[in-house]
Amino acid sequence: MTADRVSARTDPDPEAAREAVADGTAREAVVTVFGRCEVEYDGRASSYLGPGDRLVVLKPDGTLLVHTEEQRTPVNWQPPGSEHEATVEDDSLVVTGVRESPDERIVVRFADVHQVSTLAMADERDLELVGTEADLKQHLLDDPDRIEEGFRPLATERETPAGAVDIYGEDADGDPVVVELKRRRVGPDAVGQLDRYVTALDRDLHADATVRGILVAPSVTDRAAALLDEHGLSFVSVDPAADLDAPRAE
Amino acid sequence: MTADRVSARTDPDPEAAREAVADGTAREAVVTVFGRCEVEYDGRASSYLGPGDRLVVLKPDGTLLVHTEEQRTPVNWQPPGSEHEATVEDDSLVVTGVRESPDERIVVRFADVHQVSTLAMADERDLELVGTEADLKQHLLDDPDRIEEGFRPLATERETPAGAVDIYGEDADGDPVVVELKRRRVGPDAVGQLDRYVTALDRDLHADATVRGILVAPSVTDRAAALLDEHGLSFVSVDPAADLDAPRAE
DNA sequence: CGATGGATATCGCAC
DNA sequence: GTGCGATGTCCATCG
Repeated sequence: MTADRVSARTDPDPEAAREAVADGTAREAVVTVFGRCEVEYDGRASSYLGPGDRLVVLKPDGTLLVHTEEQRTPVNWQPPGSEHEATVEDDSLVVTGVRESPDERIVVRFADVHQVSTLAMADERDLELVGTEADLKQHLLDDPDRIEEGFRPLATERETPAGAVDIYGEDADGDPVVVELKRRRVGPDAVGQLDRYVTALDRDLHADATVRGILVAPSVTDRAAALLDEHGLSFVSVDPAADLDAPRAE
Repeated sequence: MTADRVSARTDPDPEAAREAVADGTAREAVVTVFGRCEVEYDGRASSYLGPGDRLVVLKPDGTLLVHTEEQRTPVNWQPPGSEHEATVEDDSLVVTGVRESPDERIVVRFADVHQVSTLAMADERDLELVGTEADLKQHLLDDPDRIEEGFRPLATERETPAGAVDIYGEDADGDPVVVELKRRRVGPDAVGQLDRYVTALDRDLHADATVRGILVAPSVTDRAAALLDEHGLSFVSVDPAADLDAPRAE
């Protein structure tokens, strides 16, 4: 039934492994190679990984992953857009991934191939993700009083010389307000971001009014709180989990 | 020879698949499951991924990856430290990954399992990576004139109320200098970082001398350059590739 | 193509 | 455990 979708070979000799990889690649399948290998990488940085057992995944979009038995992040990789090639050198399977811009190359040399599989995938479903900063923004626009009593949003992604502001609006007194949103606890970087926007907008609007800055996030670190104070910026706490559990705005 | 290291089953029924996954997990092997599945995730955010073919990887450290035929980043995942479980519900294989702190859960429900493999890995080799910011720092400490004629480094990771400074030293006039390093082209964020250090150190040393700030990187964006100017900070260009190609300092 | 900033970022280190 | 910053970050969006 699914035999044409999957092919698996255990302990292939190098030439058989090369053929399986080349076949799978040509058929736009995902190819996995499990075996003992060394990995060399050269590009934005350079690396060498000595011999060990790893799982190598080749995707038809040019992605190449080298996974060890630990970590979420691959120990070596090539991003989408690379060209894969499988050859036999010195009686060893060698898988190469090359891309340009930036110029990068990864070479995986197998001392032993324990398994090669080719997996023909059909997948057109997109991920539906909830709880991002964009979702938080929408909830706050639906109920601006959560930011501040009387706050009126006027624009999102408003452009300033320092970049785009998450939410731009006016407070109860009609003074301009810049709101920077974060979906999780923030450190000094977010304060710097907000301060850049406030400073830029202050200059843009010149002396019409003083621009206020509000950082909206679940919480802030001590250092961030000190920086907020130093720059005369405000902080408003929001619980993003509340929006996750109760997406309806009453 | 390596038959005990690899086990592969094609088109297993749900119970056989569950057993294979449970077996591999118990033996601390890496387990791959290829099949048509739905994925639900709930934790820091929430997501739903409709039916499609994906490659699921379970690592003995608790990592769980769900890969589609595209992208370097898994469409869904669980970081190391999760607990894996395989069950059969409604005649379907269900793989669950749960972790605490943060409280997160991923559920992969298979409509069809095309292949299950268990891969016993032996890997004690660490990655040797060259071309990081730490490498760049070492090269600059070996030849401080690359930063500025007469610059003398006094400390690395010097602590300030705003965080640790990459390189702290004195210029030819004996005035204090803060150096912030980046291994690639930088934007406004790095300028903010440098400015926080300079401001904090200026305050710390009070009126003894004016602290200078130097951003050392391959290049800067226009916005970053404007910010540097605005804050009276300097920029020095370095080519990290030069260090990569010629690690010997002349 | 570069610039900018988000991410379920992950990861390592210092406290 | 939290805080902080680097990452071969990756990635989408927008100009």
